[in-house]
Amino acid sequence: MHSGEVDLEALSGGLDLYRTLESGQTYLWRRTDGAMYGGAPAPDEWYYTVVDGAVVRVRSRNGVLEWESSIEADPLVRRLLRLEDDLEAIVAAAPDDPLLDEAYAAHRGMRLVDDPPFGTLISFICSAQMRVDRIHGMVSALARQYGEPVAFDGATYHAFPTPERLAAATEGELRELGLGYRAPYVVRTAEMVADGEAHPAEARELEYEDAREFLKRFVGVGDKVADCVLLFSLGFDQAVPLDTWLKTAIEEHYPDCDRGSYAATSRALRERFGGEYAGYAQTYVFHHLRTRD
DNA sequence: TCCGTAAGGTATCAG
DNA sequence: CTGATACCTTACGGA
Repeated sequence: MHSGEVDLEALSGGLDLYRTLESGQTYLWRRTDGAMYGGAPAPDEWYYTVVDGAVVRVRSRNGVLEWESSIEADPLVRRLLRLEDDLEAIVAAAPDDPLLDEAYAAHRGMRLVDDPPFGTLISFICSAQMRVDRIHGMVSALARQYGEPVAFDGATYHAFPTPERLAAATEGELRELGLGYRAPYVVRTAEMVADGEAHPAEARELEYEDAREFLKRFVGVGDKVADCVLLFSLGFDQAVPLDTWLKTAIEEHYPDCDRGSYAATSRALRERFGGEYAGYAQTYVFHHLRTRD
């Protein structure tokens, strides 16, 4: 058992762990009380995930981020939760905009995540026309059924399945888990990765829009899902996924950004949101619109 | 109790 | 290249 702490007061812009992990960016973390999306956890509740066979759990209390793991996980925790991001500077550099200001003010401390690419790819293929709690349920079911069990501190945790394990699943099995029409997409994409035809991480080497096109070769991946994978797992902070919430925001707040096609509209909104860190702005606006009232 | 609708869209097929 | 349509499943609100 390894453990450590990160002083959140010393972190530029702080960290709101709850909003970071329950804002619909990541479906690869779970809560020990099993109750995601139903309100903030008790201060002593842990969030956990499994990365490369190592269990990591974190909780935030008294201004400190505590972590425990089967490995020395300080660098891993900092990477997954992007603790090195200068959040204050990112917020300060954001363009002056009423909706954006409101979103940033309401959810201060929420950070982007940096999740493993394959799990993110499959998670967002599952996300099509789905509510966040159900997406999380699907991903948890995949882990429970096909993920490698890992023992840690007297309990058993499940890693997200490997491409090989998911490729060996059948469409019928995944439909049994409630994936619906996404089931064949998941199997076929897992096959592509397992066969070595392509891996989402390869998109890292490309320019942003080329990277988005590259990811669209996977079955079940269109513009929106590709942007989510780029933003939440491949370091493309300029990616602005256009989902139903953002489309509503465009209608009501940025009608001049509607350029017809996804690519052109996305480009226009990216400019409006300040370019380099437009994905941060998107994530705040998405979460703000989704959680108000 | 029963339906219509929408949920972080994508694949497929016309024109 | 753009637009229309089907698609699994579930949880709501209104009839």
